[in-house]
Amino acid sequence: MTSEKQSTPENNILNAAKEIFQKKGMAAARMQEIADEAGINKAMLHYYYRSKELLFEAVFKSAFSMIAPQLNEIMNADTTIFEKIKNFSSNYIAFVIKHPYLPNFIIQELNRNPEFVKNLIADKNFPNISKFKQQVNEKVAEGAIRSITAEQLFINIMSLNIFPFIGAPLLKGFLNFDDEAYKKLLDKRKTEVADFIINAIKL
Amino acid sequence: MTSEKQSTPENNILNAAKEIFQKKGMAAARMQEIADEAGINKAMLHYYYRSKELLFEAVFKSAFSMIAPQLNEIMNADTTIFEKIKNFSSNYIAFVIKHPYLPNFIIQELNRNPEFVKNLIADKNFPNISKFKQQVNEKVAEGAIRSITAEQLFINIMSLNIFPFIGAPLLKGFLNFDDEAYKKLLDKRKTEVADFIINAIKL
DNA sequence: ACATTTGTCAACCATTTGGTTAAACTAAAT
DNA sequence: ATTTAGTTTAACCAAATGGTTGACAAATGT
Repeated sequence: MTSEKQSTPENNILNAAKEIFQKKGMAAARMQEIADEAGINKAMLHYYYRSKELLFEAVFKSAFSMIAPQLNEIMNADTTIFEKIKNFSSNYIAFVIKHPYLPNFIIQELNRNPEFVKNLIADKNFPNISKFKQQVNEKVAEGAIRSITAEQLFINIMSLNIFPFIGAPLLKGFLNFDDEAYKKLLDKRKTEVADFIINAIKL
Repeated sequence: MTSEKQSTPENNILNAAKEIFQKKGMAAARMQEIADEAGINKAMLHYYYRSKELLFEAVFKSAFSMIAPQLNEIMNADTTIFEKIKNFSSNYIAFVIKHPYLPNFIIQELNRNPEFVKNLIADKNFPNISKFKQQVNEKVAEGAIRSITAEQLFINIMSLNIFPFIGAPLLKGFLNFDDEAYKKLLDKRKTEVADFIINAIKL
């Protein structure tokens, strides 16, 4: 309710810019297109955000800040590894179904400019997986789960959750699925991914 | 030996274009930069490949044809599911370590233009996973592996193998790994990924 | 009421970019 | 030696693009 984003010009522009940048990427996005989307003059963009580069940075940081805290919260919660895997998978997939361009946008632009990640790490909310790492190491030492490094497990969790969205066009082609069928398949993954991972490490 | 690519002007241009397009993407790539990379005049690009669009298509198809047959061959081989998973994981990871920009390039451009995948499907060598599907369904029916649809398993295999490359900048950041450490981790995945998947479905 | 700041716009500008052209060079064929 | 076909280049062009300007309106403060 009160947490609704206000409709200031800055916000209006930012939302329009998100739309265009996330759909097309930095290089292919046009300032005129963003202005049209926002329903304002092109000069306004420069009035509020000096340059395309700065507008892009604002969009990128805003996008990243939508994902990072979620990851952080779940990974540092006071829950078991299995619960973390379940929570992350269902939350993340539900979230991305609503924001389908987000993961590809972030991955794509980080590949374009890998040093940009340093910029993000400085941020307070940058995800920290030390608690998760510690938990995994403990459970492995106890013999409660199969031997695996926390890093490999973490990569597996991220891969299984994120790639089906980023690789959607390719996977749809391979599987010969239309949009509708693929969407159903993704929805099932909210629980299937966690089951798969847990089966892989459970003894 | 005799299979070495000839050094025709077309080939020279194509290699230069691959380099630039794969690093920067269609929109950010500049014809002048490709010409410089190829050590020729910009007009030559248009002489041999009429337009940027056509040059890009040539690069894309060439890139895709480097990956597709591999997938096809392994998935339709006369081997067990477990062997297919092992072969694909080790082969694919070894291959992509040598061509790090390839998967991201393909994924990115297919997201930019999803209809393009139809173009690829028409090709004879487009991957066909029907044999793999049939094998999985049989094994599940026999009770030899855990219940899972072939499609979900296929997506899991692809995700675990491809995403660590595409998401490298992000994952390096999350894990706080430098290039060297991350490379070692990827190398270990040549076997670890298959083990993980097999553990997940084995009964 | 007046002045000052802030917001908005159409027109404009400099540069970049994909693409073209016409002339020059090369090497084999006649 | 001359023709012919293919190859290469510098110079050029029109369109697109990020960004600026100066005039004007709408708030805002005094």
